[in-house]
Amino acid sequence: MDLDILKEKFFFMPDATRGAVRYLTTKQLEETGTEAIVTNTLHLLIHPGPDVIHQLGGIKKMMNWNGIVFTDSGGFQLFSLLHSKKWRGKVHENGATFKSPKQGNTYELTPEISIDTQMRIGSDVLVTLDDCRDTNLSRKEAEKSVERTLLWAIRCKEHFNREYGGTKKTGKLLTCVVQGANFPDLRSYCAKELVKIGFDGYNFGGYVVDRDGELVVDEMSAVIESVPRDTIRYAMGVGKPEDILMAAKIGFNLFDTVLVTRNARHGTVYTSEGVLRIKNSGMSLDKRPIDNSCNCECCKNYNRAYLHHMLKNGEATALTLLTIHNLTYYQTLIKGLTPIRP
RNA sequence: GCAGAGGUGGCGGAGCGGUCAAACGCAUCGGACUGUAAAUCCGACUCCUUCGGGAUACACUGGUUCAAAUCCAGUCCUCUGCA
Repeated sequence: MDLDILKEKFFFMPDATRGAVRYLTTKQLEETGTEAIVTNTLHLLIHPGPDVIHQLGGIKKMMNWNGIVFTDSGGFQLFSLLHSKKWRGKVHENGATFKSPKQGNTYELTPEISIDTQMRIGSDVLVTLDDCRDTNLSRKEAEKSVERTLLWAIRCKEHFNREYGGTKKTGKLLTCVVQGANFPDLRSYCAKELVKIGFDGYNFGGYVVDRDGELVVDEMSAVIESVPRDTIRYAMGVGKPEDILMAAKIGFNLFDTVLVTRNARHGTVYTSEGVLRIKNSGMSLDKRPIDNSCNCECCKNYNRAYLHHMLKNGEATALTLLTIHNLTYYQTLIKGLTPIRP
């Protein structure tokens, strides 16, 4: 598999957190023009677990997916689930210890375990475990998060090389995450230190929008200015269509966000004329397709009124069709971007 | 016909003298969602408002009381037993 295209082209990766893009079959996923997906290390570590995935031949075989698979390291989940106290556990110098809320068993996620898990999942592109924190972080806390992220990145890389023989032997790529909260100089410092260690890609981590929902352009620019151009530059969690356009302009080439699929499920769809809310009463007799200029299965066969009716009445088919549409919209948007690199 | 139970906002259903424009569901109408605990969550939902309030409201009509969705009487309806 030629993974180097990930350093050249623009990609939008839908999130298949637990090894499935919600409400889509793999065939439907392919038909949206999707070439790469992101799965999640922490979710898959707990269910079904790395050993089961390994015994089943890896996530690609399980999904019957021939495209590219990214594995997110689990750093973001440690932040969003543990810091917010939704799960019980804590982050420490060595990684994190936490309990799964369902069975209550204790899990460890260290940089090494994250890499091992990603390997067992059968990922193409791995991500180093990072210490993701809140956006409005004090300078001191942000510095700590950067130091820890750097330390973990080194451990991940060493483990990947020592245990598996690195990219040379596995053919897999290893990317890292740049932290530094709201401080562009810290972002820049973190990126430069990571470049010294050397990775195939530099991912923008943390929160990508501020409290007003505005893309953190300065921080993103600081990172791009500090990393080589012939690498993966993945803006994690970006974003709204306009945010992707902006991030691409800044220099990022890889994107993912849950907005595409979640908004579809919640009835917010993207069109060439702006956002449309399918649940709104105005849709009840609207015989037009969601987007006239879209060729997806949803737009070719069904009108807004029918989708409105299904969504209002809990028919899961609507969730599938709207997800197909939104994802197709994103993939079309991405394919329309022109490479800015010389 | 006799006996019993009851009539509350679009619907179901709390409340049983003041803190009730009325809990809680559902429906309806908006909005949010950015490395997914999310087919979720938040708000509005009698009318008017210069957002401080104001005016009508708990089948209907009277009455008791400083005060009634809540107590009393009558009227009209509904349901359940027995004939």
